[in-house]
Amino acid sequence: MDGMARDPDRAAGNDRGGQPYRPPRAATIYDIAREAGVAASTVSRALTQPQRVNERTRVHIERVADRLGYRPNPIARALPSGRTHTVALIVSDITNPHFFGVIRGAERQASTAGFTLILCNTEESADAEDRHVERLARGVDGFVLAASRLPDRRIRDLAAEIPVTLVNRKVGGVASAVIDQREGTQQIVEHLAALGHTSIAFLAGPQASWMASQRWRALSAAARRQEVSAIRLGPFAPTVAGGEAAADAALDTEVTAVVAHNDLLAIGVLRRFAQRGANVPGDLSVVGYDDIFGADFCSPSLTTLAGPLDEAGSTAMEVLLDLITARDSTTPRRDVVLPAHLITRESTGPCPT
Amino acid sequence: MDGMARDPDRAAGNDRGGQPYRPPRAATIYDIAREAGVAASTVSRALTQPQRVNERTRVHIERVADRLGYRPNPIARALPSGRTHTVALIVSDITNPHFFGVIRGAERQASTAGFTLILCNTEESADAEDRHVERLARGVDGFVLAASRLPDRRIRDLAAEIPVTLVNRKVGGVASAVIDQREGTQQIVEHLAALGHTSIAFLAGPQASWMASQRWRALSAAARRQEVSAIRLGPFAPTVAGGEAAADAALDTEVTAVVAHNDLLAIGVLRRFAQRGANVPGDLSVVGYDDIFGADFCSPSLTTLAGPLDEAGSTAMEVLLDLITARDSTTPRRDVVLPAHLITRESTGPCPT
DNA sequence: TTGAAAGCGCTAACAG
DNA sequence: CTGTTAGCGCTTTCAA
Repeated sequence: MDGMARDPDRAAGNDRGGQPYRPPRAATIYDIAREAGVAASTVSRALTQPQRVNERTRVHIERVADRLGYRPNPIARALPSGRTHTVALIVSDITNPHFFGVIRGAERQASTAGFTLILCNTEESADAEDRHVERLARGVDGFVLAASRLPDRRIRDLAAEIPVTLVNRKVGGVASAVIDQREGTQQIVEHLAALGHTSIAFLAGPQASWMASQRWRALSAAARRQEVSAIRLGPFAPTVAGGEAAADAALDTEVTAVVAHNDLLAIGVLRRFAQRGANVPGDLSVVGYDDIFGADFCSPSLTTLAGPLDEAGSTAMEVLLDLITARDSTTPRRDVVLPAHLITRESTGPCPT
Repeated sequence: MDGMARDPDRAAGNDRGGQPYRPPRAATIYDIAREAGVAASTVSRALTQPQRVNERTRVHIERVADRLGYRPNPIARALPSGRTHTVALIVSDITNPHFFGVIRGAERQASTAGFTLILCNTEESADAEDRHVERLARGVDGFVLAASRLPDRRIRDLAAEIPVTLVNRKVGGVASAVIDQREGTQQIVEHLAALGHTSIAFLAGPQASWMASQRWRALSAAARRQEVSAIRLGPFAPTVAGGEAAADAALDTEVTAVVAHNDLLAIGVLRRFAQRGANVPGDLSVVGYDDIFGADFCSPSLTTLAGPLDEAGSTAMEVLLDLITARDSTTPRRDVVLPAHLITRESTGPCPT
């Protein structure tokens, strides 16, 4: 009847070290069983598979559970079943408004399904990402990796042992929800070309960012089609602060329009241009990606490629939960592609003559 | 040798339902023990209290563990110890940039201490908050409640059974990190008074928000001292969208300055004023709270009371971890108050004559 | 429909 | 320094 946890209060984590109020150790199904005069297994059943238990005993047990203030212990529940009802969302930078939509969408979906969300920040470091994944691997039912910086191989290996879905990243064989960049970037270039621009610069994001390379690829392809010249500058930190260097680099060239890796960078560029007396859109046009919070009220307001970030987050989570739930059946892998659309605001205008 | 989990692969959650690659079931300390020719308890010790084991066996065990790709199961680890090394951060609205700093600060602190962070969104609902707390109570080592909407009593009860710290909320007997509103709000009023304003309106936030009432209280007290009149309008939703109603309400009065519950609301007000042709700061001055992302680049840029949100988050987490770690010893409760400071920008100007 | 019993993976007394 | 053993709280066979 004992072993290591001699003091039940201590075991239950109720030690208040001197506090007056000491609640009794949390009730377990055994307490309920004793109190209700049934076996623990019956309590367990009554609480998790009500239909497999006599109506009257069920009611009785529920009443006792209530009276005792019973709360199931998710840890104990997870051990035998191997199911934690917990999923982790890994983002490269919580600070980046880009992820807010993703986080919100994922959180809502998880919460609706009764799953708990663990949020991890990797600060743009593949190493930190790896450590987080490693540490959580056995404590969660699956991962949503948003804009992962992990190498393809690592992601594939991980996906082989635990459900994984990707947001805005594609790796062969792993389910994903990505916002289409090709079509949208094409719209950006067409918009710029229609305004008369013939020479644009892409202000690149982090080297390890899949998105960054997608965007550049799409941009240069579209530029070729539209017969405008496109150069690539960077990489730059995808932050407002990073905009300074990016703007300076752009001003050293002859381009009349810049397309920034994301809105954060674009906003930083806007600010730096203002500082250096470059008029937007008079002298230069600026385009961003994501339509983050603030893109509509910065000055000038930002032309940007808006993607359904919320939906990307919730879709990725939905697919993940499918994977988790229908693990044994052969669920077909799902690759969801969501459309982006250009929002034109004040930061783009006719090419100066 | 069996029971419920007949198929080891299934138990380990490795069932790939038709996928070619089927990794062996995850290694346990028993696998290591067998392989290394020692007892499981020795493996456990070698891995968690290296100094309590012979150097050579330790090395040997580590090598075997490595070879087997062993990863400790945090769930199994948590069950006997009652410690999950997991803490929950509950915020009322993930979408609100106000919390970004808090989230980031808390995340960093937790992560540094080797704790996992669970993030929950309550969508401004005390009910949802209650449910989250209820569900997590036995699965985490403690809670950080940011801008909690829970009634005092509930918070106190919770704190009596599990470590809790509060961000920007104070409840007798519960540790907290709050950003001082009194002194800062005084600065706002002085600033406005110095500009000649004599009649200001406070655009209130949610009824249940402790912050909202603190700010109003501080504001009306400061106004009295400065001999300016202050009225309270609202409550309004603390969002950009909420700014519309707030702005309209303000325009129905004779005030020449408005102080909004937070920057989100202030930005919404700015936008609405622009729509309705009210010039800021020519006709009206606008002040916000928090200095959120965007407050410096909206147009006009926003005068606002900046608080160290990051620090509030990290401090609350730090205190929580102290509470968790030093549970048994009588750690004195800590109430940390952090200073705010006014950042004056373009949205405030002289009172129109 | 219910009870008895085993076991999830790990930790920590306790004895040697 | 190491092995034996019990037990964390719950779920799930299996038998009654």
